[in-house]
Amino acid sequence: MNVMPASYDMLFAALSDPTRRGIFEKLCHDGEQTVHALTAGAGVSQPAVSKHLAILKQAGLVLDRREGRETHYSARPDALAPLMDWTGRMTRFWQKRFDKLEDLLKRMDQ
Amino acid sequence: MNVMPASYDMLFAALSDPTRRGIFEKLCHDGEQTVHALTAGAGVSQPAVSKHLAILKQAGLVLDRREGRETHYSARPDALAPLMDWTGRMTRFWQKRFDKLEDLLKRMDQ
DNA sequence: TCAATCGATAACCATGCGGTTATTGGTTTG
DNA sequence: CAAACCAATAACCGCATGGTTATCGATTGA
Repeated sequence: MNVMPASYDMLFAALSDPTRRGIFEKLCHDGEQTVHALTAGAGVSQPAVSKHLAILKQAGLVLDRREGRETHYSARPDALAPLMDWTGRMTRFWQKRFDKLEDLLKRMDQ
Repeated sequence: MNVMPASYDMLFAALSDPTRRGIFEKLCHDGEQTVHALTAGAGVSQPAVSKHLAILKQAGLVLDRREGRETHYSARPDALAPLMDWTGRMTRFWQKRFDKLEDLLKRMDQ
């Protein structure tokens, strides 16, 4: 399957679960890993990890690569770009309104 | 109540719902508003909006100010800072590993 | 070939979540 | 004071979610 663009909903939701975020962090930090390796550090069962990985994949946050009987997963941190964009946009909106207010106060002061 | 620091879980979870994100976006864009005004654009009932606002407040994303019989809510976009930090950290981790790989390949090339 | 391993899926369960309507506590206003 | 209004809470409902164990298909190794 192709790399998915993923919606804000899916991105935020995928990262809102601590177990899932832990898996993604591990992948970012230590690079590609098998489901087995990820299960070791996850604190939940292997099927649970598989389900989490499926969700991360749907959100575009990880890639999978089949190799024999094992599946290797890797992080795709550029999938976080929309999240940074959105965050920046919100902050800018707010900043803009703040600037306007400052202007107004300055004009009133004169 | 004091301004809450809020965990990653709460931040991501609060923003994973489209209705809630819509409310927060409106507050960032248009500034302080009453529950009534927010309800108008939200597409859900007033109690639903109140519940969403409570969740945003718990995540530290909004502030409320009581004035007579109406409550005014406003965005607190600096609450997004941890989110940006986390995102940046993940990207840096990944970049670091990538750089190491590049180094290795360069050394092997000589 | 047979046993073991890997990872995904199925089936199930408890809990949480987003929505609703009804109600309540305060606050204005007529 | 009574009526209207605002926002929060209560009580409920359906469904999604995160977890489990059991199983299955595929692959590897003895």
